[in-house]
Amino acid sequence: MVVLLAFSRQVAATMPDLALDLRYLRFAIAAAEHSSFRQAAAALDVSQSTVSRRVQLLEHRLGFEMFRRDQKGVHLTQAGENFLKEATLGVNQLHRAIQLASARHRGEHGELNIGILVSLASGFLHLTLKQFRERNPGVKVILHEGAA
Amino acid sequence: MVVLLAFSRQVAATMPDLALDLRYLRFAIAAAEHSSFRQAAAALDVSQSTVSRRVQLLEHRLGFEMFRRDQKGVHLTQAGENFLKEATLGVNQLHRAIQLASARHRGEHGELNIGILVSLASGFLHLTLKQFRERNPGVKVILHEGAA
DNA sequence: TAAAAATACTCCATAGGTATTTTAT
DNA sequence: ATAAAATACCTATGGAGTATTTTTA
Repeated sequence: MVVLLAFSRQVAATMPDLALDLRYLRFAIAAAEHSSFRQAAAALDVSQSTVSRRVQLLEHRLGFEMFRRDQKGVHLTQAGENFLKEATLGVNQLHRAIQLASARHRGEHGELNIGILVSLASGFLHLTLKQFRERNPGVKVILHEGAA
Repeated sequence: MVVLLAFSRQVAATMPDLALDLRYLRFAIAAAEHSSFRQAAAALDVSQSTVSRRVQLLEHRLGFEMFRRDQKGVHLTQAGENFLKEATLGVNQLHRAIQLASARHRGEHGELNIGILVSLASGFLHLTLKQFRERNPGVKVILHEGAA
């Protein structure tokens, strides 16, 4: 068994084109936030049909209904909420990886974010991890600190 | 600031088609593991040119070189290694979200995995999180336990 | 009947394979 | 000369937009 501990920040604006490939998840997340395909589409600056079809495709591939539709808009099913919560972690982690890599390459800050993460890891959490490892020798712990 | 703690397991075989959209990252990961585009391509059952072009595209979008090429194959640059380590976390998290959602829907196990996660969360880590929240009131902690 | 989602149709961009070329030793 | 990556070319699949239809309260 592997336990991953990942520290993440809410990431902001400019994202490389690479991120576009995660659109279907972004669409679903936006739809959940807006409780509406139309409003999500407007917010994302795509057409309503695009959001509708992408979410349908996602549902089809996952094998269950993520949203309930009615004339007022949409809302998440329980299964949809469960899934989106987890998927969002992955999406955010990926975006952060991209953002950090770009920032590092440009030689820009990055130190600011990383500094915060490192201070967390080397403070309280560092101790708990040490203890955790000692008390759980059968568990491999991978701490991802966001700094080299 | 938001701190996310995610528990994850190494996921196995059957992945829905959805996962294909993360191919470029899988290609890069495989290339790093095999130190070769050719071998990675063989392992992934795609052509060599596909891996080569996808990695090039990824590098172009990220704005830096992930791999050094030579006549023996490829190897990660430091920047590439930094990025892939983080990106892999995100990819695994996403795959796990998909796998869990599918498993739950099919009513299959899922309880086994989840049971392990919950026992971790309600045991030692539960205490550390409680303490962490108390000592870091300005930090919002989202614990994702993998169970409803 | 009104507001929202779903669908039909079309166009274009991108992905992938095969075959070939380039590169470095 | 050899082993690997890069490229050129072609085809096919999938994505997005506009316009229209369906649904249900």
